[in-house]
Amino acid sequence: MAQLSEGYESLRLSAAHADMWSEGVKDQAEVALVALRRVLKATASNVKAVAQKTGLTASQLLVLQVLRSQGETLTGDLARAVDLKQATISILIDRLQEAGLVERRRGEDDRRRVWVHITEKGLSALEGAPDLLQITFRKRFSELADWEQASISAALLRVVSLLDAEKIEASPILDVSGVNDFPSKN
Amino acid sequence: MAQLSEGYESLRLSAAHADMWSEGVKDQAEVALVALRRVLKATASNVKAVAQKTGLTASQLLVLQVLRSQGETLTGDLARAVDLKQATISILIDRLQEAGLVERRRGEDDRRRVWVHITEKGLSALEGAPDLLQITFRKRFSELADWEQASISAALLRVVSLLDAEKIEASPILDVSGVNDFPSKN
DNA sequence: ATCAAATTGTTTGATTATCTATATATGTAT
DNA sequence: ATACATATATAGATAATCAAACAATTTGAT
Repeated sequence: MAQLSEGYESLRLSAAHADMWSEGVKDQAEVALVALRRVLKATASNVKAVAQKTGLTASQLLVLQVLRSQGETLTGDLARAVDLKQATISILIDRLQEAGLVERRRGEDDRRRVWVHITEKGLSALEGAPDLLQITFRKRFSELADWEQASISAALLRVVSLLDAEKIEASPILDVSGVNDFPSKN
Repeated sequence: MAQLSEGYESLRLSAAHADMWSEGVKDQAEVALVALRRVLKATASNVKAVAQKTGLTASQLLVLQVLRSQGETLTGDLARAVDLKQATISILIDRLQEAGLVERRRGEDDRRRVWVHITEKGLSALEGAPDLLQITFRKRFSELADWEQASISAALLRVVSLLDAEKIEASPILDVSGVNDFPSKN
């Protein structure tokens, strides 16, 4: 592999192999990306841990959390919310339903639709597994000075804009100008 | 009847997980967590997309990336790096090996150990799927003013410390006083 | 030296996730 | 009515994933 020392600016164009998660060159972007990597791993780990506590899978946990916060949701919207295919969600909901954690309800106006909502049992399952990562984050965050809280929030929002998924997904290498409302549609 | 499924990316996320990370009140922590959530989803989505481009699974892609950046690695360390069980890694490496993307090497000093390294073919596979998210991040990040780059890096590092997994695991579950994860359900 | 315990990794058996492609039912427009 | 679009479900296949059992090797205590 090519070694990047000084003058890597030009080489970076062939950044196809500039590993987002590698730790060789240490520019400012590198620092940010490495930190981001650690955040991702910590949170991914956390989802697994919380899921296991409840006896659910990670995907099931995410679905339940979405249902708890959004209330009744269409299966298609659920699929988009957790970034899975409809077929996958359908089966996933089957399992959750068998376990009594969610219920389906056929749409009345439009009978093709299927609404899904969380049950009391589902809520209990969630409450049985407090999310330590989130709790700790909130606690520690609240202990920070106001200016630092603001600074972190602003930075995270900035990162969101840098990663802006829609624009990136909408601009494949060839830069197709039309922007789809439904990138997940195949 | 209004359809919920337009522009879901931006509209939904703020409301969608306002709970996983919230109790309804929009404090600074809320802003940070919602932003964090969006970062997580964008990156998770990205891993899937890049993996699909290469014909690999997400886990396989992550393993290859680790091998590319770290060089030869023990299977156990690989498991820890991507947060999977050894049994899972073992099978995953089987598949990658069958595809000629990695190779195993028995340890010489300690013959229980098995080193894994990526092959030329493995490197090619990675390079065949440029990571648009990372590339875009780098590009946009580099366009920011120095002070802002530094600010973002610092904030991300701060978030890492807030999420510090080890310390969280060591913290007692019962010490959640003052933090209401679930707004008085009962 | 010997043997029990710890380590490192693989295999096995089972469950689930996940996808693509297809099917079914319903709605909408011509 | 016909044709197309939408929403979800099903089928078939591959792979992920885990826990538990297994195997090989090293370490350590006596």
